[in-house]
Amino acid sequence: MSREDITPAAGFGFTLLHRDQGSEARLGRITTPHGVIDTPVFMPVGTQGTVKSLTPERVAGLGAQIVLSNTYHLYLRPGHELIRQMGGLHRFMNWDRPILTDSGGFQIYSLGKLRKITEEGASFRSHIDGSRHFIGPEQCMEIQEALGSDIMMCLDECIPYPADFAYAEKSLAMTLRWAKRCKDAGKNHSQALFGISQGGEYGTLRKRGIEELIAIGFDGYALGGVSVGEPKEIMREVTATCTPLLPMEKPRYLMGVGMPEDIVESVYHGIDMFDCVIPTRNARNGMLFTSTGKVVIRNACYRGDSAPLDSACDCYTCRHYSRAYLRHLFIAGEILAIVLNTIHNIRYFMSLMQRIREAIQNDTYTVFRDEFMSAVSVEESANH
RNA sequence: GGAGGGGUUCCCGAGUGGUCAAAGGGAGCAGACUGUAAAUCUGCCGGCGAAGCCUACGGAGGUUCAAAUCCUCCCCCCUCCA
Repeated sequence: MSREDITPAAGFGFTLLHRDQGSEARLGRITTPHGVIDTPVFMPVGTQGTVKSLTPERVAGLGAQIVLSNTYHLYLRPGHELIRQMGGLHRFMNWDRPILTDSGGFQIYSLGKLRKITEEGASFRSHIDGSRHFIGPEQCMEIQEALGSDIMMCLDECIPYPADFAYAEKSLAMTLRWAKRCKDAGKNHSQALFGISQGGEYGTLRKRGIEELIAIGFDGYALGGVSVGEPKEIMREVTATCTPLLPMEKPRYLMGVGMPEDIVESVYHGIDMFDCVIPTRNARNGMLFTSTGKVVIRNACYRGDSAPLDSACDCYTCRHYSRAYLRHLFIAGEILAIVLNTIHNIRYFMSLMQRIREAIQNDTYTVFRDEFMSAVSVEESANH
């Protein structure tokens, strides 16, 4: 029996609740076996079955509705079979809300010299111990089914930027064959499966690819191959070109994005889902997002700053600690610095998404976006 | 009192005639980070806008074309002996 017969996945659904009157922005609700997700949504990244430095209770408390985890990493360690034996990833990591698992396509890309791609799939060496492995579309599905995520992603080849047309075209064709194989290999029909658009910066390839993905039929559609070092204009162009081609009634996911301004801009074009390591990684590296721009907490100007990190923020960190203390913790290399910084950055992103949803609901998204973007440009010019 | 070891740029510390404004750490300062090989990585780090010049290797002299490096005296620190 082909998977097509029972798409959409049982227990999975997307409801379009409202469309902003002045833009393509949309308010929606995704239903999964582990609960609902209000969109537009930002998914904190928990690569190895944990949003680094935070307990699941904390992540949920910050407003995260879903987290992303990773096929490649969990396959290598501790192994998907172990996680299956332990009752699946939700139980293993004690997270009862939805989980999206990335396919490992991005790791195939970012591992660089450690891997080799063929029509069959990706042969690679573990970044942990150098051992040899192979993941093709079928293995990718098997792993994600063992993990038991709510949303699985197709294995794809994420090409670098820049990439010439011929390569992008050839790679796209393979990614589409892989997408079909993923769909055919799927056995657990309570897990949703998303297709991933590739094709680099080439509009004709993107269009062709998306049409084929739709023909195969997925529960949602992702734009991949962005946030790989391309100029922002390219990313925005790809987003603007692709979103109108995607089915109105299915969730749209812009993978790996990103900076707050990129999110705001992409929602404008009709994107529903985002994920990015930026809030968590930058928190660990001392870069914090605030309502008045970025704060590099180690900078000397915060040495004696008794103000909260962001007076407009309601997070635990901002309610209890001064910038001076956060700077002290960070410079002293204290673990608490990472925890407090991560709490704040995640909360910043969650609040941003909340404001985005409210603006769409109120049909004021264009105003919201214009104000947000002009604040960003003011801040950027102040920094240069 | 005697014997030995040592004093290097903010700190630790390498350097024992030119390639030395002086290795390497640390501290300090700044930047980057976009489906996480990341609590990581990069740059700067004596002064003067650069070529170059000036100030620097405990202090003062000296040898030499050239001294952080060799010689003399002095000051200070550490270890051992009396």
